[in-house]
Amino acid sequence: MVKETNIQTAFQEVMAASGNIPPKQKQVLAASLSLFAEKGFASTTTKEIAERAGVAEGTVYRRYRTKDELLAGVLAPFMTEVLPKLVSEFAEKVVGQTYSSRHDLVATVVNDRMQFVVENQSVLRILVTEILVRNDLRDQTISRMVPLLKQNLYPVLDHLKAIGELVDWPNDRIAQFMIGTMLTQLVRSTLTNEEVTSAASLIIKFLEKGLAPE
Amino acid sequence: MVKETNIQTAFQEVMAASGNIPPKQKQVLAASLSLFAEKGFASTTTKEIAERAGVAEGTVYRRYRTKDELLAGVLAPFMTEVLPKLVSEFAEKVVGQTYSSRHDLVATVVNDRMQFVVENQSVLRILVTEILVRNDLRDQTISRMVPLLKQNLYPVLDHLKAIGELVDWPNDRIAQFMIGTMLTQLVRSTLTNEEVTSAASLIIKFLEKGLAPE
DNA sequence: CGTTTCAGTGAGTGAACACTCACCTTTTCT
DNA sequence: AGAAAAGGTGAGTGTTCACTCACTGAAACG
Repeated sequence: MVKETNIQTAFQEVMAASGNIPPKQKQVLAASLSLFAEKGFASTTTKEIAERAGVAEGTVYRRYRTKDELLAGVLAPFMTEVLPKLVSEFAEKVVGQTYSSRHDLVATVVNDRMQFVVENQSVLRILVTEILVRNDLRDQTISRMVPLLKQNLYPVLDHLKAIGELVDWPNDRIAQFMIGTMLTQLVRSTLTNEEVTSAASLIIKFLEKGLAPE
Repeated sequence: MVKETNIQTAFQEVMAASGNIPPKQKQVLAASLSLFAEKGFASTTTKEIAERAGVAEGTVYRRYRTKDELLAGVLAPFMTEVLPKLVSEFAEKVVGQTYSSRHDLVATVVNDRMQFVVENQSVLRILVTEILVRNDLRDQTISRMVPLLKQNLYPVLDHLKAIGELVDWPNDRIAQFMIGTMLTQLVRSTLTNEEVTSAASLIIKFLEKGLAPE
């Protein structure tokens, strides 16, 4: 199994990059992350965050001066570190291979990136929930994601199309079907507490058939 | 185009069934619906609801005694009227036909039920957002949906499997792929303001290929 | 017409919230 | 060691929130 870029390691990297972050501040970020994921941003109080982090309420406000900044602080490492690596690591992995068949593409995406989805469930849940409700966050996420996909995923898709391994649909649709099918599994396992990985093989088959040339 | 069961007509039916509901109460429900969809339940205030409905704040509390009851009042017609009809109408439509090919199944589901998704976007958005955050609503929705699917959709799937028109996977997976692919389109059009219907034909092709027998 | 019933009103209320600040403790620097 | 800086504290503050209630106006009934 490959070393994965997840939110925990990303937090540490970001923390290291921006000087030493004291342990209580990390506890605040971790507590915010878990509470936002459980109850949503709006219905989490700063008092609850302080309690779960085991600090005083004033400590919550030392680094981030508002609750909104705290949300940004929770999402920032994910947006700046995790998301770009998510896409670029994948591209390297697929492009670097000598093969390049549709099956390899799909299997790599599903096995590898679903692992990522599982490891980052909490942040993804916050992101999805807040995107539905906050226009600024929605636009910001889109403007980060789209170029990443265009640079990293689309060339791979074009290559596979050229050698007749992939159906000739617009790249954004193909990406939509792949991402959507995986996110569906995230939603399902959130609802039913099912193991995500148990569904991987069927998801691979489904995508492989659905994206075969006509 | 078939007569669709959407949230507006459902509201009216529910209102008619439970006696005459005064116009200002309808305005309160409508204002709540739109505000919850826009900003989420937790960050909508009762003052805002009153303003958009053009009533005094006290009026908001005449029929529903708490804000939570108001949310339930908004979702109830959808859960009790719209959702059951969504599934059963579809089953009648497919089962009632003489054909029964995979293409007909998929085309019917996508064209017909996506129309439903579009018409009920607001409620669906509230439902999705709140399900991620409220365990009670999540369990309630699941316990309503699962039997509906089992009774209406699964027999159709079994039939198609028997005549070799559908891949032999568990019914819940097939349902997951169908529903998931359509909801993905809802999410996408929410993010990009794209017309939902413009994607229908590709979605049909994708599902038809992905769900073909191996 | 008097009485009852009900929808609607909006100023008011206690609780809970995000946020502050004067003070204390620990670490860092010389 | 002493001073300065930074981290941490929790009672306190002003505001906003969900919710209430005494009241008004209008319709329904005999």
